Amino acid sequence: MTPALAPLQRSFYARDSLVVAPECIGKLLVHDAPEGLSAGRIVECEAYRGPEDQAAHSHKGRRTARTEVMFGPAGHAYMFLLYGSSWALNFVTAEEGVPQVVLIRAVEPSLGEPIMSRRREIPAGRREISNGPGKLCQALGLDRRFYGADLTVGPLYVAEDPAQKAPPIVATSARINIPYAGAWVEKPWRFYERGNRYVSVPPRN
DNA sequence: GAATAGATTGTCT
DNA sequence: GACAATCTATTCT
Repeated sequence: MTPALAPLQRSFYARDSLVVAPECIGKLLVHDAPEGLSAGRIVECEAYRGPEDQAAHSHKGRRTARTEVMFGPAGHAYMFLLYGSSWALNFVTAEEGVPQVVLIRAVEPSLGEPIMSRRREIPAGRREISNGPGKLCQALGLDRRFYGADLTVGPLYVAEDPAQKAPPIVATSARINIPYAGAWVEKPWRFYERGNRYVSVPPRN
């Protein structure tokens, strides 16, 4: 049976990324693709805060063809290519003109796991299916075609998880793989669900 | 499980 | 021409 899934509205995204990011944990990231519907619970994400944040592509208000969508209204997808072969998904947040985003780093397969397994070409049930920014994009079939996609109308969107019983336990840590970001490296702007095995880099306690 | 190295391509200088 | 918000295979323990 397919639960009712409704895209979150733009008001969810149109706030500071430090507010939006922790609230993303436990939500469903849904892709209603031609080959079938697939969705994952968001278990890890990071906030990037525009001009002041040296780790952000929009640092110092940098505005190019690639970063352009970050300057637009919230609730759109910012896709970018990493290291030649991996795509990463971000949600544009904050008000128009403020280039903030939330990077989705990991999801836990929820619906359509067989479809994800096929796209990744690895067996279902393994954490490698979606425990990283590039991996989850491949699992959900996301690439540059979704650059600038409107998350409030689909086919790519975020929804409340109808199966969720209790709020997830959200923990924070420093962000991953941004050694060039100076003082911003230490900011506890990564958010993840404590204990979830799909979190990409489990911190030691 | 942890550490290491090599791959690979769009974007910007 | 250099770099990058990573992934994968390989080689240890």
